[in-house]
Amino acid sequence: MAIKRHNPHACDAWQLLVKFSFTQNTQVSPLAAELELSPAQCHVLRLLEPDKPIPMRQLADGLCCDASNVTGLVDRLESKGLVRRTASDEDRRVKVIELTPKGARLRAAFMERMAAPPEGLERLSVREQQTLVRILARLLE
Amino acid sequence: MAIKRHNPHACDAWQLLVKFSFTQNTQVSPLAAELELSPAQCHVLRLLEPDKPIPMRQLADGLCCDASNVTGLVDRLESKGLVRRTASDEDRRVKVIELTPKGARLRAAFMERMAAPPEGLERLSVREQQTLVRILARLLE
DNA sequence: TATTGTTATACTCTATAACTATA
DNA sequence: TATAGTTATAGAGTATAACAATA
Repeated sequence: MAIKRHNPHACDAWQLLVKFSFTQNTQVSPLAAELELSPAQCHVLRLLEPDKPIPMRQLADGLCCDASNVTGLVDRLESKGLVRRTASDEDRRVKVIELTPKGARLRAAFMERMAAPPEGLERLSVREQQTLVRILARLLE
Repeated sequence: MAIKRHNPHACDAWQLLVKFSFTQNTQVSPLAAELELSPAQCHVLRLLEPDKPIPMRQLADGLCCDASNVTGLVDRLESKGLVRRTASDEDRRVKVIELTPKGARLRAAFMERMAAPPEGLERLSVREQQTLVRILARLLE
């Protein structure tokens, strides 16, 4: 792979990030179960920032899945009282989805639990933490 | 959150990593479809390093799922000719799973595609890349 | 004509519970 | 008794195709 030959450190860093994301992803399931949600439902809640209603089409894009899935996904979240469907005024084909107060609370609980930093992070010096933030921000922008 | 007050940079870094892992995870689905696999099947292949057979129980642990799922998952991968079941000699309750040559090729294709570094990585200086590798390695060890 | 959301369908994933074989 | 793997079951996730309403 040409890129690897020319840029070994970039590839090392990327592989570590990818490995991390795989591991991190397996943590979603048990946490979701604890909150009585499915992993897919957690991903929907994650995409729904409080007070920012978005069309169902945009949810499908964010989940990288077919639009037909979103119907059932939103159905189940709505029956749990976590989200609301509203017809759009501008385009009457569109339905926008927003969190209910209950949904917003559950979303906050999920995000906080996912964002709980691991032990390892404490071992880094403040300077290293700052460096990491700066580099990641540029990398993921 | 006490940890956030005392350690804002650590939390910033962690939140960026978590956000990255969510985004990265959505990339698995389309890639899996391209390889004619399900996301779950890709995760099994990922856990099966070439020439390192592992018990089904260990697969369940790695996937953070119930052991009963692994039966069907391995069934389907086996019928595709990607993995092999073998009875263990030491403990006759155990079945160890290993990649077939075809499975190893598909695993390599998946891992290589997932590990393809993004544009942003090229924008970092070599020094920054090295720093990132060093910090991530300590963080994820 | 193209797009948004829905429905029907078929298949996969998943946890639970009950089971067999082995330790 | 405890553990590894299987089976049956029920519910959820998923893509495909066809559809109605709207743009």
